[in-house]
Amino acid sequence: MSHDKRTTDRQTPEGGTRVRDRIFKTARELFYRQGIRAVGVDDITSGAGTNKMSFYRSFSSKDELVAQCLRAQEGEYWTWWDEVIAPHAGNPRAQIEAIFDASARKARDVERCGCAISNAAVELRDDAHPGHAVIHEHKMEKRRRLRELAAAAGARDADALGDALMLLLEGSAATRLTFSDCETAPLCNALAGARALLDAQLAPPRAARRG
Amino acid sequence: MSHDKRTTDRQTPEGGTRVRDRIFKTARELFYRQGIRAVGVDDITSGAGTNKMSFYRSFSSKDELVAQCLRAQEGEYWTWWDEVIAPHAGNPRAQIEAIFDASARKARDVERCGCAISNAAVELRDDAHPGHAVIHEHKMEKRRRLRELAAAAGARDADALGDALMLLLEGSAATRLTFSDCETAPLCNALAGARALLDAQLAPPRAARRG
DNA sequence: CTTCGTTGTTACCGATCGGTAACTTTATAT
DNA sequence: ATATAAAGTTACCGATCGGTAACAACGAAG
Repeated sequence: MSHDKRTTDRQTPEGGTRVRDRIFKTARELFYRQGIRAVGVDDITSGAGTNKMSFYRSFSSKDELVAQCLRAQEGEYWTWWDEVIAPHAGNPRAQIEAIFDASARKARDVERCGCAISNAAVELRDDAHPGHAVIHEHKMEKRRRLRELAAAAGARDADALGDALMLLLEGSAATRLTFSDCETAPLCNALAGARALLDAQLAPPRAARRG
Repeated sequence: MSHDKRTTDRQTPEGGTRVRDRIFKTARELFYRQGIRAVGVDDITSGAGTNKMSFYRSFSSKDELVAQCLRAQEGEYWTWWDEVIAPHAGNPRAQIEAIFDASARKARDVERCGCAISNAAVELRDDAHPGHAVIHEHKMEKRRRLRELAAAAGARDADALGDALMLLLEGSAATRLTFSDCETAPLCNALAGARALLDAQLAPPRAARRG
């Protein structure tokens, strides 16, 4: 029995020279830089050096491509997350600070456009969109992880701390679109804010540690 | 010159139940709920109970309407802001907390979709869009006001505190789209986070005064 | 060579998009 | 009554959208 053409478990001898992968990579780039609704399939295929028919041989619809892009984004994000916190295993506070530090460093890249998934949440308001579930699940997981780290760090109110940290991170991504000069952007103070929140929740109640 | 005119309907060139105002109001609602790019001028005009021609008699283009909606949104936002902080004049810390409190209360409304201007920043990536300047100016002003309040409150690092507060607020708006149940959303902990940040920056370095 | 799967090419579809022309209707002001 | 301005109506434009049909060219594997 033959396998489904659309799901390409087929292996190419030398990585991503396949049309599908070129389309996928181009789509993720264009969606991220210009927005999902601003990019048509013709833009994607011409950007990938192919044509529309080859697009629909690999993807059943644009919406499905968008959903797959979001899934890929989520996977890469958690990979990045795990790599960032790995060096500080056993030290939850250091892990949290590492996330903020790496996040700020990542935002330093030119033409950074915030969080692809948060941006998608703005553009894809219809619950029926196949990407909607990915967005929801990703943000829930991000919240869960931050609360978990806050608890592991010994926060007095782990849920509140985790949520506040999440707001700082999400706010950093959201403001990145408007404050293009990341050297002076508000997100430069996200790490300091996170440290202050950590201090407040981890220090003994009557002494304030500053750092 | 003035006869008995039935009090209202159509007289003032500015304001009233004119078609232009109905279109404007409908457009702001639809843009906010469904997104700017997701709403066409036909959706707006039919929602306003009129037709496309009347639209283009009042607005030169959809982009221009969008820009005017954003300008109106900005104006109303600062009006709201000033009203919220007015009762706490002379107490910058209370003013900041009032902003967070009122913001969370506002987000409690059903079908709230975050910040219209932040959402527009995601959808309108082209710098040439007439709404782009409004977005940029609004976020700059928001940052300036928060830093100003932080300074007035006596923060050790007013810019850092103002920025961190801004990230909390922007994060609250951004996450509002995904966490639809606002009773358990992360933004419920924004005020607590803001208070912790205020404590850290306003309290004497060796004592903690808030719980 | 002959399959067979992959890709390129061209042309096309219906729907929707933002935007306009021309005319009719309606209400008001004088 | 009549002039005038606002608004409704219908039809249309070119462009673009997501998506499809049919066929030709290509490369690898049997």
